[in-house]
Amino acid sequence: MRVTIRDVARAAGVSVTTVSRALNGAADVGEETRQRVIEVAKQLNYRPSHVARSLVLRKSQNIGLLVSEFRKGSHHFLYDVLVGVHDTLAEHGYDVTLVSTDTARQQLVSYVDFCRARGLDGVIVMGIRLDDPYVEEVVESSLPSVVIDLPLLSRHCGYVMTDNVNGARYAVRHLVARGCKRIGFVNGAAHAAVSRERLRGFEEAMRQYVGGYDERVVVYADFTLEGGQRALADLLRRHPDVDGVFFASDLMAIGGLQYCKEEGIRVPQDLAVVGFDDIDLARFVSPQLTTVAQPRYEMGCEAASMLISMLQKGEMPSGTLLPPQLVVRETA
Amino acid sequence: MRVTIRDVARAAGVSVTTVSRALNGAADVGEETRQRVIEVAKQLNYRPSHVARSLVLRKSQNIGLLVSEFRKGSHHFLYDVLVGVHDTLAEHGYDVTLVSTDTARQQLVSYVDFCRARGLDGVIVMGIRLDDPYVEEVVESSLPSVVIDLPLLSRHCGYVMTDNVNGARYAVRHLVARGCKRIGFVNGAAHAAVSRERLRGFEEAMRQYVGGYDERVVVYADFTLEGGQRALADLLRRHPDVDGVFFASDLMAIGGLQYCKEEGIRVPQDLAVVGFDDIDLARFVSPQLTTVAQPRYEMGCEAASMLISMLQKGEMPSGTLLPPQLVVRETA
DNA sequence: CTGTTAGCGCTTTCAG
DNA sequence: CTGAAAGCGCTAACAG
Repeated sequence: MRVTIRDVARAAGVSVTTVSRALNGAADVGEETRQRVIEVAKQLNYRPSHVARSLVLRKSQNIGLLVSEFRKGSHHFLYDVLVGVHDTLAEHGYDVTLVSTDTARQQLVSYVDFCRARGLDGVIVMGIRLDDPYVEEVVESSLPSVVIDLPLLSRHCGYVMTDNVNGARYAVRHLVARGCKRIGFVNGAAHAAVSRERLRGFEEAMRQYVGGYDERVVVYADFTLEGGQRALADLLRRHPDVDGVFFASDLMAIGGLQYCKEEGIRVPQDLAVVGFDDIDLARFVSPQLTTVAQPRYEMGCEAASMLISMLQKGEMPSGTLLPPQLVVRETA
Repeated sequence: MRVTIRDVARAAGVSVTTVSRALNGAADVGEETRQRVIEVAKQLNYRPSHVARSLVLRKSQNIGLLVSEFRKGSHHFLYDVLVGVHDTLAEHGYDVTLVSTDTARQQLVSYVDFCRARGLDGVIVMGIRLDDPYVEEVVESSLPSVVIDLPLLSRHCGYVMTDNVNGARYAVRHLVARGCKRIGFVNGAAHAAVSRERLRGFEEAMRQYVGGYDERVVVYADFTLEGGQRALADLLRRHPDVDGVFFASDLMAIGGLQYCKEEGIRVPQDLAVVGFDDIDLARFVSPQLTTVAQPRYEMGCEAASMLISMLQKGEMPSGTLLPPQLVVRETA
């Protein structure tokens, strides 16, 4: 920071207070003075120091983006959300600082302390699991936060998720409409909140559209391709009559597709497949994957908007569900 | 920030100066005093304010990650780099602030001013183009910076790239070894620095391995799938004898593959295809794409390391080339 | 309408 | 070895 507010004050022949007021649009400044100050500031290419301002105002206009599982190759879901968060926050004059839970953990500090030390005004949390010790902290802390994909609601903590229940319903309904008689479900990790909701949607839809829910056709995997592959093998071994499967993630569904290819199972003729997420890959695998799309970018935007409302208007946090959308391609 | 250095000082019965020294490992503090201070600080759960420290030290331990083209769906290259940058920086105690060129542009401020206002210690730039007006600023500014995928070198600006020349050479050599007689090249956007280098590699390799370079088999597209599709159609129309094609990006190569499928061209029998990047998709398209892999994560790490060396040891910036690697799959 | 005065929380001379 | 004092750049009472 070369040129400071004092330089401007000196050059304009006024006090620093006046410069501050003029530049920040305070009402009590003479119009001619204001113009002069603005002119001089521009001339000098003056940029107020965010750091100094943060110190005195006690807010930094800086939001933390806390990511667990922030690692190579995990972009399928994270990236678009991140862009949405960034875009919305930037639009409102906030900066975004990347924070990974690993970093905080390594330094053995609580995530709240970590954010407080940096003077972050709020946090958006993504990729965190139900059983993560940070969950409790996030909920109880008074640091304004919005969580993505985990229904945590408290005085200072809101959340944004896809409507997973309905997403799962759409999948089942579509499978039924296609004529599937016996529908299986490959769910994701049990400790993920989204898995519970997708299971609920699956169960409800089965009761409604098929007239009954049989938990034996539900099997669990870990959201990965290999997991999906194994899970499907397992499911079909135990229930060879299954003619339609709903996977709780596209990656798992693609794993399932690979299994089908190896085993000579024709998709969708022998087995109809529906995924969840609509990642890029979905359009490129063959046959193309029918799936339930999540509005990833919009989730990021929504999370950011909510946090901004909390920060600026003191609004209460809330739980927001965004609508998923069935994208019909070739596998079902 | 609730508890400040004064609280610690008071509780420990010493001055703030002493607390500061004790906590920062200064030599001239009595050992017992230091222990007491540390103990009290822990008791009070004291966290020094980064903001206050930044103000007085005139450095923020915060690095900007300047991204142009920071938008939905552009993750194929960016994400892993970003993770690499974050990991390395975090490891060395730096925070990462996301900055998109759009944001700066909207506010009509130069990128340097933008970073200075935020007190950023340095910047890592990615996704910027040769003809971007910011390029000049980056090179001339005294703000330490490292650019990814653009060879900009100056007193305060270094760069990290894949060795694109050799990457292209590997592709051509492989195509030749497979028996291709007439090799075409679908290059990326001309304003991208990487395109120039890949072209050079292509040219050199053709002269070396084939004994001649014919610029008529070089066609340009824009790195996108659709672009690659059109470019290949164009290339084959004009040169039906082409039996091997090197694409400057996987996305374009995949577009080319789609064109082949539509036209009934068998890959690799009728036409061998090699891409560049090794994005996730490469393994999933059918036939699987043979490609030149870029070490994306490592590029991010390397860029971060270079910046840290500049910042901490005052080292001169440099140009670093990272080795690409040919990944042979099914298309060539 | 404008300037003076006090800090925000921290580090750092400079004296003891 | 320790503390008092000054100040990083900015804003906000409080007086004029």
